[in-house]
Amino acid sequence: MSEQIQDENKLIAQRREKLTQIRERGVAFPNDFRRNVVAGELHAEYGEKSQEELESLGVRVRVAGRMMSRRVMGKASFSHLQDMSGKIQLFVQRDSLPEGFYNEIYKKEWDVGDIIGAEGQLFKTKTGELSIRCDELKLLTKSLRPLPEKFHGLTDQEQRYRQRYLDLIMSESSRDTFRVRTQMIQFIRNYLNKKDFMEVETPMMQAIPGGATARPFMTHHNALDMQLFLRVAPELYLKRLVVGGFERVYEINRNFRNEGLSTRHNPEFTMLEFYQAYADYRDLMDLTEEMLRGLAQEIQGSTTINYQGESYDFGQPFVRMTVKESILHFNPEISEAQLEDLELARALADSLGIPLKPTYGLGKVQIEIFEKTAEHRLMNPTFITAYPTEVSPLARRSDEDPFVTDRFEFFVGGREIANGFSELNDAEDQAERFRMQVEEKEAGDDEAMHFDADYVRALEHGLPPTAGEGIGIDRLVMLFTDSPSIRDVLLFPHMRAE
RNA sequence: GGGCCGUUAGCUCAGUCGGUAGAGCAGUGGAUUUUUAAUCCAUUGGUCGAAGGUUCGAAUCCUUCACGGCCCA
Repeated sequence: MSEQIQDENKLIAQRREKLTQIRERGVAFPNDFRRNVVAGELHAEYGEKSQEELESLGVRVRVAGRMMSRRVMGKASFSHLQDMSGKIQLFVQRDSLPEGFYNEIYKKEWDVGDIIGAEGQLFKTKTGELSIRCDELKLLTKSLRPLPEKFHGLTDQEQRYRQRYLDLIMSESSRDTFRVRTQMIQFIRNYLNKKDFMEVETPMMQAIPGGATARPFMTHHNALDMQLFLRVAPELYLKRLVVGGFERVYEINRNFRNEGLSTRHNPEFTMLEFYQAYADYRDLMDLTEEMLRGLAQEIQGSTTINYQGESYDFGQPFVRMTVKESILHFNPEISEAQLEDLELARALADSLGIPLKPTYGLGKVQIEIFEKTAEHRLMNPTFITAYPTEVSPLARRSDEDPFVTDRFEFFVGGREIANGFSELNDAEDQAERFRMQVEEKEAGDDEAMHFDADYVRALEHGLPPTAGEGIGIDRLVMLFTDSPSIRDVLLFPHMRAE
């Protein structure tokens, strides 16, 4: 990439001049300072100690981090140093430092935002704040750009997303969001590992994009001169592994869908998919319920999740009802008969203002009605089951009613969080459903699936009875961090070019 | 894709009816040895998102565009 003409201003020019002076005196970017403790450990270990206790202990510490503030009181100053664990106050006195250092270096050459190392003795100020009385200070990295205003921080959403590093420097709550994200994923990994699931990695570049109905990103492999797609789901590969005998597998990784952006959609997003042989969709509902309840307890210390002014109870047994039941439940004016006849259902959809394509069968029309009239009302954790076969090309048909599949989706706060089902392991049925998808693709539905002959061949070797599920990690993190936009839980959300 | 809102100093924001561009923080100079949004005095800093238009005169009114936010599809 060519060097961009950066925005320069007087503040940056001043700092560059300071850096020039620092360079002239020696190593400007030293990497020989080693801290022996971080701020959070100091507060944990000494935060409750009195000044007298600290004085008698005589604790010397070495810390390093970013100087977030500086209050010069004359011959003494206070600074806050921020590291990965928190902040610690530095008490900087002219007479505790080498001749000239305080006036010429600390006050003149250093700026808020610089990365520094500090050594000194722990004490408490008269207001009771744990601090370090510094007798050694070292500039480790000169910062050339000023930080946002200290009180309001960075509030401009665009800048927070585009320059996440600034957001992270300035916002404890943003740092927390991403720490929680990591903890959640950690919890999920531990949970699945304990149940003998094996974490695997399957291709992100696929010759045939499968496992979901979504528009893929396309790319090209030069050496092989072949078209490749970024995966929209890992599903078909994970089930190949179950055929191979890895009877419990999972993957937490990125999927890519070439669709619009919104507060709930980013072109790349993180999905947990897991597959368990000799289990059905009911087992996975039980597992999901247990896992999410445990996750809430672990992350929030409570099974109640507060999200955007609403609260959702993960402690009670999750509601379970079928697609049809949920439509009827939320819409007393709709009769069951209207949902069971294609013409009546179409008329109902029309009256609801739902645009329908002529190719839609009854199942697809039902789902459109469900999405319009019921989905957004599913506030507390709810499993919706019995999805029509027409919209579930990879799911096993119900033994009682082949019109629907042994499938569920999971909703909280009116949003879909997870999708799971007993897997279709009848190779001939799968081949037939792929053929249907291909017909839809040829009829113009560019989200319809391709025919994956190798996947059918794998099924012909025998996929044990299996259930599988996908959980949208980003949406789950939004819920647990009270974040209104998916961009708030992605470190680097997709943005248009500046 | 549609609707609404936003874009002014490094950051957070004012800017009245169209009449010379403002504050706080940060910066710079000074005072200050326990402050914590430190305080006090002085002071630098602007292509008002971009381009066009209306007007004697545009940050302000109009048009188009860019980027962002929210809502809808």
